[in-house]
Amino acid sequence: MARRRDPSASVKIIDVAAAAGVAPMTVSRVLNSPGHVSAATAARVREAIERLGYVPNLIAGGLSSRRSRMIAAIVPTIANAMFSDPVQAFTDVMNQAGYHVLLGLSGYGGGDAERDLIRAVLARRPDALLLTGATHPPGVARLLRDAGVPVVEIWDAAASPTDMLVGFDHAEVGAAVADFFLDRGHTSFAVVGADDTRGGARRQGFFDTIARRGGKLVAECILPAPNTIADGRVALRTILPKLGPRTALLAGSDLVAFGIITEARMQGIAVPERLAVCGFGDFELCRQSEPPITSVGVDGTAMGRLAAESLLARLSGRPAPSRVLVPFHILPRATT
Amino acid sequence: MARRRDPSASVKIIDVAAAAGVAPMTVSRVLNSPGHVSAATAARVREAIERLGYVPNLIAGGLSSRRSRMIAAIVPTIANAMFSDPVQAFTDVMNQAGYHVLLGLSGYGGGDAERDLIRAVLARRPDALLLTGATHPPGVARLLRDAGVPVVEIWDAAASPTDMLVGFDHAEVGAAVADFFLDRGHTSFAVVGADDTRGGARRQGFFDTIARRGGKLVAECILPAPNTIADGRVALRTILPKLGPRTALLAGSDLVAFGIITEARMQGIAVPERLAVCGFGDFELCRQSEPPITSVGVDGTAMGRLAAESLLARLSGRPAPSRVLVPFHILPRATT
DNA sequence: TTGTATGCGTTATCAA
DNA sequence: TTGATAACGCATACAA
Repeated sequence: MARRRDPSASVKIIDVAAAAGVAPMTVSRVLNSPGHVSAATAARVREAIERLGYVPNLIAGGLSSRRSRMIAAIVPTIANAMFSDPVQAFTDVMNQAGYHVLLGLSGYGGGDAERDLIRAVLARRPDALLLTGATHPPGVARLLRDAGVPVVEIWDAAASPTDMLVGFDHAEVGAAVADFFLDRGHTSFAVVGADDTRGGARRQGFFDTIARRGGKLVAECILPAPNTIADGRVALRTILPKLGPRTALLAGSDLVAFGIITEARMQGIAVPERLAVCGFGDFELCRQSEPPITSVGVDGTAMGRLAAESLLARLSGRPAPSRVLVPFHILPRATT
Repeated sequence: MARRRDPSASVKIIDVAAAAGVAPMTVSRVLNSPGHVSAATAARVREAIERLGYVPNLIAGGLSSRRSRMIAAIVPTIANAMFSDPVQAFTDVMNQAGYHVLLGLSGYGGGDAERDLIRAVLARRPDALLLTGATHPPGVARLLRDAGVPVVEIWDAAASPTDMLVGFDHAEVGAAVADFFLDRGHTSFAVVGADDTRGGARRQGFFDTIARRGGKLVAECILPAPNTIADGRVALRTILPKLGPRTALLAGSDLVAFGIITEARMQGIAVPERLAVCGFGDFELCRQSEPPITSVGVDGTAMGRLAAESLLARLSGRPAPSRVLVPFHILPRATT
C-alpha cells in the first residue's frame, strides 16, 4: 500500500520510543503492563508521551492483540428509563474498567433490525455483548456462536439464555400483581400495555393467576410499543365504558399508569376506589406524583451494573454467574 | 509475532476469496464498492460470504483505511431526556449512514472526567466526535486539535465553538421567559435549578432582563445537577417563606417544574394565581400532566439529527454548516 | 473488471 | 528488564 495523507501527521509509538530512547515495545509495556518496566525507564517514557501528546491507537492495538476492549450494548431505545438506566450503569462500570461501550439501538420494529445491528457490531470484534431480552430473530444464534464472544442478556429470565443472563421472570411479575389485587378482594380486572414480548409475558402471568383464582378480565387495551403518558390517557378513555364499580388495572409501564391516573382525575373516576392502578418500573415519576402510584420496582441500574460485572468476571477469567435473578417488588402506594 | 490461539478460528477475507475463486481484493470490493465488480462475480462472492458466515473485521479494515466508521458521542448522562433524546436521534441517523456510535458518559463531576474520556475515546480513532456544550476543561482543545477530527457540539451556542455547533443561546431562553412573565404583569420572581453551566446561563439571562425591566428576585434555590422531581418538591418547600402574593418562577427543567407543581398542590398554593411556573425542556410529562405545565420547548431529537447530518456532510466532503441554531419556544399552558 | 504487492500501528513471542 | 521480529486482517495504489 502506498502512503496516503501525511504519514507523519500523528505521533505514534515509534516516535515516543525514539524520544525516550527505548524500543517501541517498552512504550507499549509502560502503557499496558506497567509492572514490567523499571521505574526510571517508565518515567522517561511517560515524559515523552506527555510531551509529544501521544494518544495510542487502539485500532492497531486491537488488531494485534485481538482484544478490542470494547463492548457493544444493544437495547431497543434509550428514550425510556427502562433501558437508559441499565445502559447508563453498564457504561459507567465498563468505562471504569477500561472498556468502551458501543451503543446499538434496535428499535421495536423487531426481526431484521436487531440481527443486522448485531451483525454490524460484531464486525468491530467487541470483547463482549449486552443484549436486551432472551428471544432474538433467526440467525442471531449462529452469529453469536461464530463470534465466540461472551454475551449477557438483560431484562428477561428466559428458560434458555444464550450465555449469561441478568433479569427476572416477567410472568412472575404479572402473577404477583394479580395475587396482590386478589388478596385485596378485587374480582374485576383490566390491563393496558404495549405489544412487546416482555409486556405480553407480564400480562399472561396476570391473566393466568386471575383465571386460576376466579377473577374476571373486563377490559384490555394494547398499543404499539413504546408506550407514553398520552397512550395511558387514550387507553383509559377507551376502556372507560367497560369499567365496573371496582376494577383493578395493571399498566405496562409507569408512564402509562401516570397517564391513566391523570385522565381518571379528569374524568372524575375515583382512584383507587373505583379504579385501582399498578404501574411497572418504579420511575421517579410515580413515586413523586400526587397521588403516588403503586408500581413494580425493578432496579435497572443494578441490572446494568450486574451485567457489566458478570461480563468483566468472564473477561478476566474469573468465575461468572450464568444466571443472575434480580428481585422485583410491588410497592403499594396511593393508587391501590 | 508468532501465532497465538487458533489461527483458523474465524473466517477471514482470504477464506471467502478462496471459496469464491477470486482474490481477497475482489471480496473487499463486493463489500465496499459494489459498483466496481461484475454481477456474476459479486453473486459468487456473496454466496461464499453467506455460506461461510463471514463477518468482516472492521478493526483490520480501519487500520488499513484509516477510517473507523465510528463516531464518539459524549454527554453528561442519558438518564435524562435532555440528552437521551439527542443521543437516540444521533445514533439512529449515524447507524443509517453506516457509522456506529461509541457512547461516553462524562457525568456532572466536571473537569478531568470529560478530558480523560475524550482522550480515551480518541484512542479509538473515531471519524468524528459529538460533545455536549461548548466549554471544556483545559487540555481538551489540544487533544481535539491534534486528533484533527470533525467535532460537533450540541446544546449550547457559545461564542467560539471548537468546530461545528448545533444549539441555542441559553441566556436568550432566560431572557425570553423573563419577558414573557414581565409582559403578563409579573414583578416578583424566583428561580429553582441546577448548578450546571447551561442552567446558570439561563438564569443569568433571566436575572438580567428582570433587572433591566425593574422586576425583583425574591427567592432562589440551586441544587446539584442533575435535578429531579424530588428536588423540585424540596425546593418549593425551601423557598415557600419568601414567596409573596404573586411570584413567577423559572425552573431548571420540567422535572423540577413538575415537582414544584405537585408540592404546590400539596401545600395549597394556587397555581398560577399565587405561583406561576415555567419549566424547561417540554418533556412529555409537562404536556400530559394536570395541570399542563408551561415550558420552553427545545427539540432535542432535531438537535441530535442535525448534529449527525452536519458531521455526515463534513465526512463526505459536502459543505457543512458550522453553526446551526435550533429554535426554542415558550409553550404557555395552565401554570402561567 | 480483477489481481499483486505492501503497509496501517500496535503487541505476542521469543531471545538476550 | 529490555529488544528484535513477525504477524494481526484488511484496503490503497497501481498494474494488468
